[in-house]
Amino acid sequence: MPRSQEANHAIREERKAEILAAAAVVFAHQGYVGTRISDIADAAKTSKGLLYHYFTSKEEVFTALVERASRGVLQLIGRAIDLPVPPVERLRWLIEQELAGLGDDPHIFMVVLQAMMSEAVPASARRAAEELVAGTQKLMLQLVVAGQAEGQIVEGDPLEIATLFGTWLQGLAVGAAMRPLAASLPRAESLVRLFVPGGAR
Amino acid sequence: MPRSQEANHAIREERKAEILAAAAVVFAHQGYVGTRISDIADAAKTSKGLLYHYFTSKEEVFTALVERASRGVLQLIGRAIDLPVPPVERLRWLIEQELAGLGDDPHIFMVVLQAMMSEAVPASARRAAEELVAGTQKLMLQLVVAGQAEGQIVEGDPLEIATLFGTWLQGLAVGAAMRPLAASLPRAESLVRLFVPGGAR
Amino acid sequence: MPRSQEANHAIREERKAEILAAAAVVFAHQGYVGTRISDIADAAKTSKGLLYHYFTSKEEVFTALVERASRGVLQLIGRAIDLPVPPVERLRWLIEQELAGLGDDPHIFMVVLQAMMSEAVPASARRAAEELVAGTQKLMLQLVVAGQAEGQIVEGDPLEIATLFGTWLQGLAVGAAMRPLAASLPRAESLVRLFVPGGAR
Amino acid sequence: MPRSQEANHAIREERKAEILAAAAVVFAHQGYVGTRISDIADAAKTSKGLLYHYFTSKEEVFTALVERASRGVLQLIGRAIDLPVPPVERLRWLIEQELAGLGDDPHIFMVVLQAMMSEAVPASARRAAEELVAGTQKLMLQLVVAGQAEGQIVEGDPLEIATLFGTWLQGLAVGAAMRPLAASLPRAESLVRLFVPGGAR
DNA sequence: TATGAATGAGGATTCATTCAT
DNA sequence: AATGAATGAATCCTCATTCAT
Repeated sequence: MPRSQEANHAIREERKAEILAAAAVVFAHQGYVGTRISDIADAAKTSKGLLYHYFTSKEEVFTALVERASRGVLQLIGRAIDLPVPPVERLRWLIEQELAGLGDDPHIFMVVLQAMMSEAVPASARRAAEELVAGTQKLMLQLVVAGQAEGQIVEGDPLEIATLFGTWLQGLAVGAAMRPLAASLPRAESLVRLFVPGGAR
Repeated sequence: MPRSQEANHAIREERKAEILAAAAVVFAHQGYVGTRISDIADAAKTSKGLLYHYFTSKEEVFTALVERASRGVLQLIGRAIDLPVPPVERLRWLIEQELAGLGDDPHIFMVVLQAMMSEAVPASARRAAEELVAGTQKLMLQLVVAGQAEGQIVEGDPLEIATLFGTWLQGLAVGAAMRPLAASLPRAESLVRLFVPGGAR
Repeated sequence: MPRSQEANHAIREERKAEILAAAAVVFAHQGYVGTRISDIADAAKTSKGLLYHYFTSKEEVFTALVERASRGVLQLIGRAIDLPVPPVERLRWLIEQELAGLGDDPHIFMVVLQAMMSEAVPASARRAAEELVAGTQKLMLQLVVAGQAEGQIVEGDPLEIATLFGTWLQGLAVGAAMRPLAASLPRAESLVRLFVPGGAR
Repeated sequence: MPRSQEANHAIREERKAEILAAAAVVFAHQGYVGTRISDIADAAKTSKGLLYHYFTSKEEVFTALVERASRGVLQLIGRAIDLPVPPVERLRWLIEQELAGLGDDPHIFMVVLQAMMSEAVPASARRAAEELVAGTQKLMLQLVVAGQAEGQIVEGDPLEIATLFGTWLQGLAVGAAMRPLAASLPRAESLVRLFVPGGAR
């Protein structure tokens, strides 16, 4: 008797999730080109064959990770913007969420970073990463402008301030990739201070 | 005949430098694993065969780049420390130099970044990158402690502040990899402000 | 209970026949090596797993097809020889039957052709095909010799004439593979004429 | 000192020809899918790597063979048509040439046959084979019509007669693939007789 | 009987490196 | 010094076959 449809579906989804989780770790450490399919399969405790049962190629695995991350971050920023609290609180919440994400799963950040930085990744992944960058900038800009309007965020070119924030986050991701994580993550407060008037003293 | 020997040696070094410069660009864009020897040879307008007259392997080319960069940065920081000016001025000078370097040749930064971030690079390159990180931290620490002693640098754990600075630089390198550089490089002043008491206002 | 046993057996045979019919089409189009077990399963509207309940391997499926065809053709020629009519009428009947078979199911011919032509098929299938070739030649020879004895078939080396016939049939099978069949099948009469004295005018 | 341009070019062309010749034999015996790149490399006494130095893929090797053969046959028929002799002599010459070609190198015919018959070959090869079929038919038609006009070729639908000829040739190619060749090739005369009025007696 | 998840051996392709010229 | 032909180990991907359900 065959397995039921739902049982199969459940197995599929579970396996795909396992493979993606394992892939994120390996890609983060070894890069897209430097990662062998067998590395992923080993990390996910499956076989190469099964991996290809669920994904059509290494490209697809990588792209799936980047797209997932991209969607997640853009949603997060979207939610921050809609938060019914003062701008600076939205910023604080956003930073807290991002730092938490970085702490929970630093690998996915590294994967996105590669998609942004390297030409040796699937074109589809690059595209997803570019959308993320563009989207982030646009949403962050809104946040900064709103904050400045209420005098809660330092003055200056909003674009520059938004970029500043992005740069910092990228640096953090890199740092996180190199060190035992917990140790190097700053408190959200340290970052917030950089953006509120008179914050650093 | 010694003349010719020297001349030969000079030519040889010049050629190696050309190859390294070309390699930095390609490695920066495609990563260590994603770069073919033939890519480097093409970029340097030589043949694969000739490249192997100058370097024994792809590993050696990559490692040479990282070591050269590492030596350069450590020297720079060393010079900053020895500068006969107040601590904050040393910091400012250092930041200016680093930003200038980033602007002049962003590729070498990218290469170092990879050596720090990826496990899929030659062990010798990783070692060089780790020395750079450790050395930077140590020297920066001296600078911060001296600055704090004179009240010119914000209070707080010196290690944290030094790390903050490193993080920023890494983020900048990443940003530089993604964007036309000029646009995204901040003025040195913006960075300095973050470290001097009451800087951000 | 024997009833059920028989019923089961009948169902089984029916299912096997369905699978073989589907397999013939796919093998004909894509060749032995180029056909996946899953292609056959899809064409037969079953699952790979079930297919393996009926056949132990891809080899077995292919060989079964060739053996079945081989048996069929040899029987056909045998019946032609035993036909109580003049030799040329036996030849005509045989050609009509073969052309009809080619029209009804061109795929099995293609499969046999592959078994004869390619080394990349199971040895058992090659053997069956070779038996078919040898058997056909032997039986055709009898037919030709008998026809010549009665002056109803053109003179000349009987072996050459028998081979001529075989060659033609192979060419037809190839042609059938390439074109909408009906268009390219000649009338039996056209072939017969080639073998009776004064046939082509 | 590097090899001279011409020397390199000569080496290239020679190697390519060797590889193609070897590939024709292997493809003929094992089919496109059934042939491993290493089979070709072994037969050509080179390495897999070198093969990929000259051809980008297995597809390209196969297609090169089919295109070359296609061009050759179409030229041959073209020359037959332009021959300043009576139609039947042109036909005889053509048949002699084709049989000679089949005798000299039967493998290339088999390769073309596969390109025509199988769906499991590169699309580019199929296209070349289709052009060959269409071109042959067109040119043969001219020949037959001219021959009929002078009463030197049997009456009847010219298309049918042209097809008949093609079918025969295909059958011969198949036969040639299966047997020691010399033995099974008919004399040109035997084929010509089939097409001239009163030929078979 | 029926399904499709799971495995791994096999085959196409790439590329660092060597070497004859 | 200079070139690119030549090699083969390493890696992606496919698919026959097995097996739990």
